[in-house]
Amino acid sequence: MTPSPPGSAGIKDVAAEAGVSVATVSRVLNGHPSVSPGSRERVLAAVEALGYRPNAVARSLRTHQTHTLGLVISDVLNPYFTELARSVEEAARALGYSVIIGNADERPELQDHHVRTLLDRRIDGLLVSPTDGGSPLMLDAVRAGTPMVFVDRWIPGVGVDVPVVRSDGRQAVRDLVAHLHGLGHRRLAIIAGPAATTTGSERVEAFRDALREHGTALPDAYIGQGDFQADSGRRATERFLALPEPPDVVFAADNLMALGALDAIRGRGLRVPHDIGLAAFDDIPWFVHTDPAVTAIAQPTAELGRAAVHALVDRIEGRSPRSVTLPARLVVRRSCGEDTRVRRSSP
Amino acid sequence: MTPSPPGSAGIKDVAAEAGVSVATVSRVLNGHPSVSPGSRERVLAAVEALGYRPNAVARSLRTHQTHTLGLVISDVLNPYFTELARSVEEAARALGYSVIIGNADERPELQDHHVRTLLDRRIDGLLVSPTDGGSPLMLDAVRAGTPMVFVDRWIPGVGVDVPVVRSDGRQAVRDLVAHLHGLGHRRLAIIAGPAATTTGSERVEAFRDALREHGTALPDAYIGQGDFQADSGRRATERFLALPEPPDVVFAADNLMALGALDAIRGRGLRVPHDIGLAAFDDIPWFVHTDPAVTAIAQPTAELGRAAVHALVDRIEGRSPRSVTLPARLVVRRSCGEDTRVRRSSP
DNA sequence: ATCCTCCGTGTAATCGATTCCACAAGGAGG
DNA sequence: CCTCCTTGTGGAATCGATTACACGGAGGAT
Repeated sequence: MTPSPPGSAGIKDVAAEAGVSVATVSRVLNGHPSVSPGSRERVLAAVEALGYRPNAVARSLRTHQTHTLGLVISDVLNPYFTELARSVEEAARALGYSVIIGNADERPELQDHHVRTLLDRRIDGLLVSPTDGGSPLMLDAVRAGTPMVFVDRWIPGVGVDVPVVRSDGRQAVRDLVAHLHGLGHRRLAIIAGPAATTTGSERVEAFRDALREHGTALPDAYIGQGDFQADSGRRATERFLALPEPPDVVFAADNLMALGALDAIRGRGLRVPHDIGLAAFDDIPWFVHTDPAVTAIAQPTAELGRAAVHALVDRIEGRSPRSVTLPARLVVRRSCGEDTRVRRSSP
Repeated sequence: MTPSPPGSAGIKDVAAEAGVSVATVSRVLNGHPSVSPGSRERVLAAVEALGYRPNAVARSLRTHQTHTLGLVISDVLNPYFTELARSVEEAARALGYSVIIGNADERPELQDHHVRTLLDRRIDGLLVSPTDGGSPLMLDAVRAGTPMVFVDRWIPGVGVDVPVVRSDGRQAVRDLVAHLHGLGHRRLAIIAGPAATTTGSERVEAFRDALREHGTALPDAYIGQGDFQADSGRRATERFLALPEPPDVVFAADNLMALGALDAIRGRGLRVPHDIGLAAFDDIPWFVHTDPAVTAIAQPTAELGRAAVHALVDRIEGRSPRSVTLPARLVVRRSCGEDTRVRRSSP
């Protein structure tokens, strides 16, 4: 016998079926102690018989909790964020939360749209990887006490109320520059992300600092302005290649811009790494199979997602989580030139 | 002057501030005709002053509408589904709906978990790309009248209540086989998806039929059983390569298994297409840059997402949408061997 | 001048749960 | 035997909106 129309029965129907009051049904469903074994059993039987499922909307209205987290990311099409989203959802599910993902497409107004929508839905907390320096809307939300955690990127000056979960690439960038120097490359260029994002500016800074340690400067002509999208990587690279003295190596601040750079290099009929080297921030499975395999800086993406969820849930449940910073690491492949001592370093 | 604590004011506060009743506030907010210009103005001013935002939870409880669509996909990490999700969200947003994505990871029990959660939240409709032949839960939901649309994959025998939005790859597969034959390849193998999924079995059928048209058979040894994940593609390919008579070309039924196949081929120290050819179902930007560029069958992914949303919203709003089938097309690159007449066919 | 429409508005019921409070029954202790 | 406490239960308020219904007043028709 199929339980009659599932989703249609309400708590009142269950109460009637079980011969108890709605209060008792609610107590059974929420595991309250003071319910007699007899009632509990009859309620459970009624629930089963009617195929009853509590209405989460009504429950949320009453309890002021949705058991839902909002995740606003800058670009779902970027495999890095996809992986982040996946680990966030996984960690959240383990803690009994659902996740609603908002894709900002690197557009501040779309980001605001999602934040507003999520706030309207009274999500319990918000995980954000901001596309910009901080919209008034988001700052208001923080001030109003919305539990929030920044992940990957953050907004400076928001204060301790918003922990930041991110990875630090300084050392990995330093390793990269040392690797490039070791291969004899001196003219190193970077395709930066938007200056309004922390990852956009930090990576350039780290790169510049690492170069300085090697006594090299980073000329303006070797800084391409990108927006974390493939197209911008393509354009920046074309500009580099048109220079009287093109760089030996191009370092893209994210994987999509590296894809664009590859496009541009290929379009020119040049070969990597013979004619020009390429490296990228953010490692993805495909980098192993590009022509040639791309040297990249890998973030502990899944761990970041997990840490972010734990921090956020801590905040929601009244604790005061601290920021988390995990190290990124260099993965050397062949796109910057063959290391003469070893064949390849990655499996 | 910042509007005081946003998110904290309720409709009653607005009513008090504007000197009207909550009914009038609600009418203004919902654009009802019978409100005097004076009241409307004062309500709007009060809303602005208090930074009032209606509580979507309460609204949903009353109206029985959440203006939310559920999207349950088989694997977010698969770029095909990511793009699908993106276009779904975009189309839904344009129609005033939000989307909650559930990632099933190709696991039926996880798929059920998400369907259940989404149903509990009383989403207005469900977009599903089933990982299996159909769970009782989903069938019950359909029977109970939940508006549902299948996208990409579907469950046979559910009936006209559930339109299917998908792409038909038969002709593209035929084109692929013709292309391979033209290049002199005769021993063609396929890495199939799970038989429980329609895309898993259809693609094998289409391949087999196309081979038959060329007078070739598809021996069992040349059918690898995969699960749409990279690892399974790797294993299936290793098995092919260990055969006394390995295939000339391996056709992977999705892009992740193609990635795995690439791994396996590379692990053996073989070269594509010289030693063995590779083709894939589903095209992704990275295929242009792999070594070599991968010949693939491209689906009109974004259009599929859009069509699916429109079909679902049609159902939600009481109309009776029909199923949609869009053609996929072959994109020839270099992974199956150089075409002697033209250099490359894709930009 | 009287009656009948509209029009704008407010009061109160409602959506489906949770939970405070009151209360009845039963056992323990005096 | 009477009180007090514990335990299980139900009635009713509540969350924050939407909306059916009633009602008072202005204006038009007769």
